[in-house]
Amino acid sequence: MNIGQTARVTKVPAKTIRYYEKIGLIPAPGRTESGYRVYDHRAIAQLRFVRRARDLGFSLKEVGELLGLWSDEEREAREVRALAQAHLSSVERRIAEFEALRRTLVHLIDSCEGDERPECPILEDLARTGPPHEGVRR
Amino acid sequence: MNIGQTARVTKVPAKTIRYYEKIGLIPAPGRTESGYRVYDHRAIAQLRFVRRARDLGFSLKEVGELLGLWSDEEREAREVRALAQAHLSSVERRIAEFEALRRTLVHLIDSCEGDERPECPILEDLARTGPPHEGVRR
DNA sequence: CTTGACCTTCCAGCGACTGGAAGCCCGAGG
DNA sequence: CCTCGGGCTTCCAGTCGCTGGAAGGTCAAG
Repeated sequence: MNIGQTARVTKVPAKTIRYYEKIGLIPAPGRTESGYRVYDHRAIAQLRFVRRARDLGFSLKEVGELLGLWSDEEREAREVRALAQAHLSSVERRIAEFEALRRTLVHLIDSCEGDERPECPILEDLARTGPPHEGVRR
Repeated sequence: MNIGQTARVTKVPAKTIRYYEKIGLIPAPGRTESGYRVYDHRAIAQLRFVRRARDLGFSLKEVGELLGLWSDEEREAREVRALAQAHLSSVERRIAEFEALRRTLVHLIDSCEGDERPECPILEDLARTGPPHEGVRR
């Protein structure tokens, strides 16, 4: 499997595969005479694993940890669960923040109904000096 | 008002204020003899506006557009609302994605109850070759 | 006069890619 | 055999929104 085919089957872009290799997330694969990367079943499974974990929102650092646990003979369910649990908490926090943000936006939009008014409550609200209703801090 | 005081009242870090100036989001302020930046009421109101819009999750590009509308004499409520509406849609899309992700994570964690099992369903699921349940694509 | 907090500039790096340039390689068609 | 298009290689730069740090100038209090 060269990198293009691998990219197709794993749905990880070739550029990204090379990037993962460069940062040491995945091991460097074998090469052909002419220098092409060659991926085996194990490498492909690993890339699929990475792709899926990324889809679930794990950071590359977390993916690295998961990969370690995954390939570790003595892997501990506890550790994996702890990682997933921590991730779930942060996802739930983000959902709550987005919900608050959504409410604020809906409120703003509702208060700006008339199309032709020269003053828009959204801008006025944005310009307020007081504390914001609710928002997302990144 | 020098940059430090301005940072305190607007809650935008001094570093970030300089950055906003550098990328042209806000106009360059006046300077003292010795080169210190000096911010007036208008500049402070603008920074508060930016801060609030950022809190609401608008990108710097969007904030720039909003700032333009805000300072525009002929500002149109319609445009502002359209921007907010577009932003709301993307927020709602993200909420839906996160909800799906949350369900998947909860499911994975639930299926990994026993503490001492050597095989963790989370890792097995991550390694699956089939299509992912649901996920966040960024 | 010294201290220490503040200000200035510039450069570098984060995460997670992504785009592009320059150049080699491979298989198919003429 | 030659050419052509696509795929592969490397490396560098840019994205977004900051943030940290170094090196140095300024200001007000003690």
